[in-house]
Amino acid sequence: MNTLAEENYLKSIFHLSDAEESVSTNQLATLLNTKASSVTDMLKKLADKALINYTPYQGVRLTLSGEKIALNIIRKHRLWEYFLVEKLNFKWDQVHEMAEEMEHISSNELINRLDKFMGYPKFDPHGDPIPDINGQINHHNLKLVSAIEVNDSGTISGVKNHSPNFLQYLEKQTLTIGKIISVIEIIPFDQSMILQTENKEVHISSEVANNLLIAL
Amino acid sequence: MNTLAEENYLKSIFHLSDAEESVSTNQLATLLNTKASSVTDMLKKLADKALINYTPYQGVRLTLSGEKIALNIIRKHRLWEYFLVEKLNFKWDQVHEMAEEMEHISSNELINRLDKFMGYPKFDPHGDPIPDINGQINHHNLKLVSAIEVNDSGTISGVKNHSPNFLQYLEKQTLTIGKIISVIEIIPFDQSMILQTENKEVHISSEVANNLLIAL
DNA sequence: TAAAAAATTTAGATAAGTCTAAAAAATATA
DNA sequence: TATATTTTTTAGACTTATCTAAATTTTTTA
Repeated sequence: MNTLAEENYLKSIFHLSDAEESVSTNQLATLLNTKASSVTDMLKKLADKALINYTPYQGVRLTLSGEKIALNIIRKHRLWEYFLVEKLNFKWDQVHEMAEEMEHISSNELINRLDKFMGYPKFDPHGDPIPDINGQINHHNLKLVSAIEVNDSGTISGVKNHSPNFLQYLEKQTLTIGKIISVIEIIPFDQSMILQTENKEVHISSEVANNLLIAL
Repeated sequence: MNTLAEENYLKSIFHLSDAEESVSTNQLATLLNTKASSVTDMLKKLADKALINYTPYQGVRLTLSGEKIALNIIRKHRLWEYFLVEKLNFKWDQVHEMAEEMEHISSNELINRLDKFMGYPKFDPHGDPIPDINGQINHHNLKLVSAIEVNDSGTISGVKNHSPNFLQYLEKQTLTIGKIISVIEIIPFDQSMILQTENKEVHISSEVANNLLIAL
């Protein structure tokens, strides 16, 4: 088994990974709130365990087994978030920190039974897909609200920013997962947008539009 | 907040404490599967934090604040065990190790909501009382089966030994929590007992009788 | 393309929690 | 009650994960 610190590094590398680029030491240091030198130390350790491919000065990528572990941690995180919101009635802005602890509970049998208990949910309370028991992720095709046009409409299906502040703001504007919105007007000056949602109009800044995901 | 190691020491001190005697270094070392010297180090640390009263060579007792923390950890442990058995359908011999991890999830709001979600259970799957939000424990008055007489009867309400082996044995003999039994015969030679349970007779050794608790 | 800036790694240190071996204190025993 | 035994503590070391400061490599820029 891996230590808590190792698990957190693997998860962070996964989140920072994209198709082309490898993940840099500094990116990890920033995300993990630690120093670059600490990251270097841990990268050597993870490379020794064959969980990452690491070339000094060239950044890292997860190996297949590293990715499998990362996906399992993310699966646990998102299932626990779903549990906290759907069963214990927490709000979507309250669950992240708790799930950060719960994702490290080791038993897979436990998480699979929890999954079954909740009816195999596909998305967590923020709209993020929950990897299944094999690490498969149900990617749905979402667009940033900032990238759609006047008169387009769709269903709010995710957020890019997970900060409690942002989530609380969305809640107040009733811009929550599942709500149907359409774009009434885009203000050219600042790219802010006026949206129709339920029976009212909401005016959102371009920063908000840039962090809100919609399914057309 | 306290570290995981500190929490485990507090919990162990609580479990080893009784009214008169203070808890010795060696008792703790045995229970925690560690060395006496490690225990001494930790006792100094806990004493510095005013969680225990510690006099070198004289053993330890929990202070009020140490006891409060220990009771909260035990509350979490037993509520999670209840959850695992009642909601996720684990058997009573499977849940201890998982709960050992889950008891360290820090949020009290979480555990209080879990308590409510499950309807404020009073006892865990092994019959142990669950401390309430204020650390109050509902002690019920149980007797060891080894301490009762022929023709006495009562309800199985707890176990002194929590090992999976013992729990699985009890399960196989249908000697589980809530079952009504009565003593048919006590064999003088080895103090083994013949019990009536449901519609069959079960012959148990004195070791078993010594670890099974009954409410008369 | 050489110098400057930025990113990364190395070296050496620290804190938490553990260990072994030796010393000291408490308890048991003859 | 002196000695042997057991228990506990102390001293010094190790591991994990972190840090600061210095050195090295890569990237940018003039």
